[in-house]
Parts: sequence; C-alpha cells; structure tokens
Amino acid sequence: MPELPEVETITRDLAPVLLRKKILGLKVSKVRLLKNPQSFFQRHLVGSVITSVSRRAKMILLGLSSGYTLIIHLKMTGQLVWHGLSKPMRIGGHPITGVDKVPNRYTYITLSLPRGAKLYFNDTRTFGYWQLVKSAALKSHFHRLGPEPLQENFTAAVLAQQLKSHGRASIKAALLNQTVLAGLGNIYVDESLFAAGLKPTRLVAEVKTTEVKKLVRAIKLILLSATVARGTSFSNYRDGLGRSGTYWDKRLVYGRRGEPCRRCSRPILKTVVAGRGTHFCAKCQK
DNA sequence: CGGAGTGTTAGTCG
DNA sequence: CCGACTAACACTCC
Repeated sequence: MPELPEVETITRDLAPVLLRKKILGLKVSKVRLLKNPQSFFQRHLVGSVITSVSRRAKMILLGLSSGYTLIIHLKMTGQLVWHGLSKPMRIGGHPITGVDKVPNRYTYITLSLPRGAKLYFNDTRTFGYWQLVKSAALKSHFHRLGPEPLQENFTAAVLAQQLKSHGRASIKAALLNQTVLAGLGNIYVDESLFAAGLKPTRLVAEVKTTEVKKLVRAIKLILLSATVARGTSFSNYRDGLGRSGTYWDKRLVYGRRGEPCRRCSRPILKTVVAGRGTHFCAKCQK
C-alpha cells in the first residue's frame, strides 16, 4: 500500500492522538506479525508511554518511555485505525472491501489506550510487521537505509553518490532500492521518472549529471505534492480527516496504460521493469 | 474457475 | 557486493 507520502500522512494524523498516551493493553491474534516474542512486547510496550511519533522511510516509529521504539511497517496492505470512544476516527490504510468496521477479521493487533481508545492494525495480506528496537540502537538498526528524499540535505550530489555502486541496474530498480533512497515505491518512482523525462529501463551508469539533477527535483516535487494531497489512494481510502488521498487524480502515468500522455498525447505504455508493473511514455522519456 | 496482478521487501542464487 | 528472481499472503479482476 503506502509509500512515503501515505506513511507521512498517517504519521501526522496519528501523532496528536497518540502522543503522551499510555499503552494499557495489547491483543495479538497473529503472532507472526510480531518480530519479537509476544512476552517481549508485554514487557517493553505495555505500560509504557508514547513519547514520539515519527516516520523513517516507509516505517512509522513510536518512541516509548521504556527506552524502546516500536517500528510499524504496513508493507502492501497494512492499516492503522485509531478509534476514540467519543470521537470515532479512522486513520490510515486502504479499504478492505466490504469490511468497514473495526475490529474486523483482518484486525490482528489491537492496542488499548486511555479513555477507551484503540489502535487497530489490520492487514489482509499479513506482510506488515511490528518490531521493538532499543531507541539508542535505532541509528545502527537503520544504518543501511538510504537518505530521506524530502530532507534539505538530499541533493543531486547525494543521489549521484548513492547511485554509484549500482551502475548496472536500471534507474527504476535503483530508486526502488531502499538502501539507495528511502521512501519511494512503485507509484512515485514511475511518476518521478516521467517528471524527469527518464525511461525506467535506463541503466544508472548512463544517467548524466544533469539528469540526476532533474531527477532530484522531480522526486522532491512529486513527493511534496503527493504529501500535500495526503497521498494516493485506490478506491475509497479514508485518511484521518475522513477524506480520500487525492494524488490519484494528479498522477501522470501510474495506472494510465493506454490513456494519452498529458504532455504529448501518445498512449502510456505498461511493461515490467525490476519485476514491477511500470508505466511510461515512450516519447517523453529517454 | 484459473491465472495474473497488487502500493513491499527479505531471502536465495548466480 | 550486485542484481534478478521469488516467496510471503489474500484478494480482485479478467
């Protein structure tokens, strides 16, 4: 499901309702989704207070008073849904057709919070996970992860450096690689490559310095406007304010096979690159 | 009904 | 180390 803009949106929505709240209880019906033993979660998660809510790459991070950080990865179909007693609110995640209520049959983890509030984790395909890592060890835990593309210090020079050891890969494969750059996924890689005028199959070694500059501008622009739009959603996804992510309407190539290119009117093509469905315009991308 | 495809990534193999 | 490929799983679409 979610790439950087979606996870960022979910994180921002969750922060005000989770910050400084004590975790009163934990219920798990699919232990496989926990990366540490459930007893470990009982000890270091339950009873602790959430002291920070943030994002790194496509992961949501809850800092805890126990000295641990809870890492939540939604992978393809994970959802986080917060419910308060007085003010039901749905936060994050994509719809599960015909399953509007929580908890439902895909709810595998539930946190109990003060005043009867709950945080539900639903995940149809069950690829997502929860993991506790010592907060002091977070840096080394993430040491292989690439830079955050929306940070000021992410520049063309930085991307060029990151791409250096991947000269024989396609530019699409490299951008999907989270150790090269953190947070891009299939939608925003296709959109960024279109915006930069680069064909997804182009070998990294063949990408010129001026093109890396264009690419960095494109990535920042796309991710920023997608975040402002509160992400992309198929179908009837709702964010924390009950609205849909609206980037779907702004996308220029993803999921537009056969439709006219917005720049040159030629039909958008779909192929497979790096094992993923890939959309591009043969005329506008070289 | 069967098979392909789905927003991710860890693991395997060459 | 690098990169291609696949599996993990459940569901939708054709």
